[in-house]
Amino acid sequence: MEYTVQGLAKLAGISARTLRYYDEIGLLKPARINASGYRIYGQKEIERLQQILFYRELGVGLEKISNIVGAPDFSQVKALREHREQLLKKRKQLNVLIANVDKTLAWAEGRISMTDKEKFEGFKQQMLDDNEKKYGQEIRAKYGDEQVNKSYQKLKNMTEEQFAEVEKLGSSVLAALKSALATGDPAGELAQQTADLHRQWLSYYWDSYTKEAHAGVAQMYVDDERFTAYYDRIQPGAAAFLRDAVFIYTGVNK
Amino acid sequence: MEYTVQGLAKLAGISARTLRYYDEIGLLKPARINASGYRIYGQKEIERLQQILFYRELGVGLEKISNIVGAPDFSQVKALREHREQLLKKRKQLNVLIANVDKTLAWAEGRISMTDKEKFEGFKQQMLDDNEKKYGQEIRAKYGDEQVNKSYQKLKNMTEEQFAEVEKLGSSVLAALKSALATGDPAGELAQQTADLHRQWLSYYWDSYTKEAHAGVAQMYVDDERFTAYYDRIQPGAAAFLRDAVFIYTGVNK
DNA sequence: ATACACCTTAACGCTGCGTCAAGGTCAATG
DNA sequence: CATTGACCTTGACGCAGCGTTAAGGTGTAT
Repeated sequence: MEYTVQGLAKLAGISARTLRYYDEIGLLKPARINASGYRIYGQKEIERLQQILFYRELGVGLEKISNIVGAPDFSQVKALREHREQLLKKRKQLNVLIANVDKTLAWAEGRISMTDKEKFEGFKQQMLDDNEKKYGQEIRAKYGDEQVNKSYQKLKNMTEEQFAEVEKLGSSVLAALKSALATGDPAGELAQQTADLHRQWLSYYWDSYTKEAHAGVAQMYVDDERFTAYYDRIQPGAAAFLRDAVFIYTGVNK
Repeated sequence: MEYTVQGLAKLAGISARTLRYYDEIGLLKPARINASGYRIYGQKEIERLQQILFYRELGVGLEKISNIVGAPDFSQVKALREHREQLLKKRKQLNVLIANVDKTLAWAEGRISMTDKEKFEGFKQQMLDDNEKKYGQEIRAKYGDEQVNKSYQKLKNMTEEQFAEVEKLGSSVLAALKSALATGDPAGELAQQTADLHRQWLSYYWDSYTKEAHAGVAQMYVDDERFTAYYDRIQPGAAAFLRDAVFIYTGVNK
């Protein structure tokens, strides 16, 4: 198929002026000029224009594009794979921006707090990849992705009052655990009260509470040394004691 | 928190020059100027800048932004909801672009064919909404979404040779059906051969063949008047006959 | 007191087109 | 066959949104 300027322009969703400009700067020359001086574009030009638009969409300057697609060793397939990768990156960034809007909305309605830094998340390009690579992996691998990640987010978004209340609840869990430990009975009333406090505390972090998840976290307190260390400060074996109490409390036994 | 130009610039991921320019054109004035003439930005300015960047990301001109966020009845929450919607639209467009890359890759490797128009899908903004609204609904509602839609896609992407072969298979189905109809026996050999040809024909459209899906389509030939009309051209009751034959062929009976 | 990282205003330059202006081409129409 | 209307051409100016350079003041740590 052959196209005049406006034909190709309409096809590609750009202006005729843009095509003339691309001709002028040598980025995209028509296949030929007809007897009346009209620009006529053919199949090759269509493919080249597609490449140009992909690069443009990704924010590459026209001169750089010219160098890239004009290079003698330019590979369309290779370029397309590159485009794919870059577009996926862009989509990721868009998702961050959307999350930002949601968060800002929640903040504007007073439901959560928000740092200045968070208010600009998603606007800056790049850099996030590195963070993702550096930290993302180990942290998520250990914690089990989704749930823990979400908890952390929710924690970051609390208002100060909420945060204070959580802190209070957290320390009362520790206090109750201390008393319960003295009895030595994870099924006893004190231990069960501790488990209940622990449930309340967790509910601040989670959207939905389930017995299974609660028991899962209790088990993690024993499996993950960071948590174990935290609870065992009170007394060695405290983490295991809390886990036993929660298992009994929830009725879940793994 | 208070920020100098560079402080805010780093926070927001923009340049100090940009902030000075925004001051110059009255888009974002600092909260105050200190004794040495430094620009100092406060909390309000941060929120305003966030709004500005959202609009900018969506391609709105600076002057228009100025009018919007400077309007006396400007509502942050309302704006955020708008942003959300626009960003979702943008993400949709990005998805189209990514699909385009994938398709172009398949095309470049000779696996499918591709029209010129398809090569520019996703570059043009807008308009797709209307198409979606106008056609999408009725068509999908009737046909059962996914499967039919996918089939259509696959059909569009075939090379010419493939297409020719499919056409040939399709007409041989009709021919076989005609002969089979003469026997009047959907369980007979001719009818079963027809069902087998029909299976082969379907396999060109589907990624994975299952007896159930095959039988489902056969039933649709009776239920949907467009298909019924198509087959009944041969002879009234042809669609029902084909369905019966396919039911026997697949061993599925609904 | 000097070095260094900030800040200021002022000015010019660049990209990627949009937007006239002034004119030729082409097919259908009265 | 002349006119109309939708195309095409080159040429030129204009504009947004900054980047960049220049020439200089500020703040504080050594």
